[in-house]
Amino acid sequence: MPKNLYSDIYHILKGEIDSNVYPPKTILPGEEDLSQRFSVTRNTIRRALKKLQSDGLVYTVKGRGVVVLEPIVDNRVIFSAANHYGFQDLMSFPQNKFIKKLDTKVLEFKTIEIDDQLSKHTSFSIGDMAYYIERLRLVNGKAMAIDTSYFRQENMPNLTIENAQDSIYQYIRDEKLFKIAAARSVATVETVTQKEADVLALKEANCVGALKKYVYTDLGNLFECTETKYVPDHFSLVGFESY
Amino acid sequence: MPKNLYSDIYHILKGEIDSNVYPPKTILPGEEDLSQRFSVTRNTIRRALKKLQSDGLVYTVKGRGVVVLEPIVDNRVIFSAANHYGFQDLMSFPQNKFIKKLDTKVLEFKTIEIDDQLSKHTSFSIGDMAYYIERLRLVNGKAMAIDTSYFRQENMPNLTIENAQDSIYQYIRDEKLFKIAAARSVATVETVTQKEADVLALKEANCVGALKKYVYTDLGNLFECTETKYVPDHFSLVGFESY
DNA sequence: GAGTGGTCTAGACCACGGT
DNA sequence: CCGTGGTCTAGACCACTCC
Repeated sequence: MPKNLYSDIYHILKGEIDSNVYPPKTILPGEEDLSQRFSVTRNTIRRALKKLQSDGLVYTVKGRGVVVLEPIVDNRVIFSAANHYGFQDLMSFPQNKFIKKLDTKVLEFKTIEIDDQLSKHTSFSIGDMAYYIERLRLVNGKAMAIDTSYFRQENMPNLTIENAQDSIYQYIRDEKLFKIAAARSVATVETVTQKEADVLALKEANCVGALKKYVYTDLGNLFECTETKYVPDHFSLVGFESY
Repeated sequence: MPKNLYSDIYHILKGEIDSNVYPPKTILPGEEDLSQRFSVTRNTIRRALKKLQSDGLVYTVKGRGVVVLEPIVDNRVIFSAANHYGFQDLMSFPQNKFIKKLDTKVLEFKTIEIDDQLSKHTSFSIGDMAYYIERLRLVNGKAMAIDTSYFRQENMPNLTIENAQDSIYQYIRDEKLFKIAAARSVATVETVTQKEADVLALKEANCVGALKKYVYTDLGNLFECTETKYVPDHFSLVGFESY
């Protein structure tokens, strides 16, 4: 499905880096050269390079060129701050091939009214009606995370427990309710409650990784606030920054 | 220090969003309008908007416009995956105003040779010589993190314990050894060793947030591998993604 | 159909690194 | 000095949303 020049070029260059046409520490051909090779403007080449850079595959040094980085290896479940629509989508990451089975167990499903305290937690407005959903996430049959979610009811009036059991994001897409436009997240390490320790079968460990995610519709409405608590030692969150 | 048109415009628009000229959920003026207002091309406006978007202040919906997002509040020490040169720079974040004092205590400082096992951990080559440094980080007088670092000796032949005590990044800048070009990081939650629990005075908690950071020079060399372990409940890592 | 952002071209000048 | 990437302009066409 080639559609954009710059993303085609991005994929070609990425393939060439992966297959060692341009090994780590070498410098890519200059932007002018690449322009000629692909018969596009320097601007289009620059967009492709920008994308490679935001992937953490290369970075540029003014006056010298674009340098290829050595790859990093990590053997845990990879997720990044906000780049998946839902838990189900973890499996689609190529690094996460070892995930064979993802299950969800709905622990709680009810509608509630947002009060003062919940408003602080969720950033919803006081008086809003919301679904409150607790879900246990199982990877290859083992409890790996608990989600505590609030979904604003206004945006999805007829959500059922069956939808929560399957995939809420799938439901939103199927029903064409709205589009998801952006997500913000805050990751922390927190000490756990007894209930969480029991459900996640933590044994000695008494902390979890907490990822609080705020998701926005394409109208600028916050419609979801979910806090996911992950068991220790099995998840990693990757990042890249160039200066 | 206005230098780039697009970043000037970025700062102006950011200020206007902060001061509620454009409140949350409203739509910014179109790119064409902004072009005229600032007397620049649409391209330049687009770069400024892109920067606002990567800050998580705003996101765009094709065919509709640029939507202003509601702000998120969080009351912990904020750091983001790789966007600070060193621990010392945490203080310069506006959100971290409550940090009054940052201290470093060097626990260990020696040179070692990278063997097979260390090569796996650091991604350095076997046989490389490296500095091994352990540092305890104190925020407002309280132990908050331990750094375990490896620096490739080749890149900085004359590092002293005094440099480690102050700021290694400052030393690199002062001596003009090389430029730092990029960093990659992996964040996880890990169970701690007894030693770590003692040094960080963890009390009941037995886990930490671990951030493993790989830093590259402008020649494409990996020169630093640092693993920082943070005490629970006091740090948060923020992210933003738009779809 | 009018207006929005998304992509792309063909030029230009500048700041920086290496020679 | 020359070559690199960084910024910017002035135009063009397309896909999408909204009315």
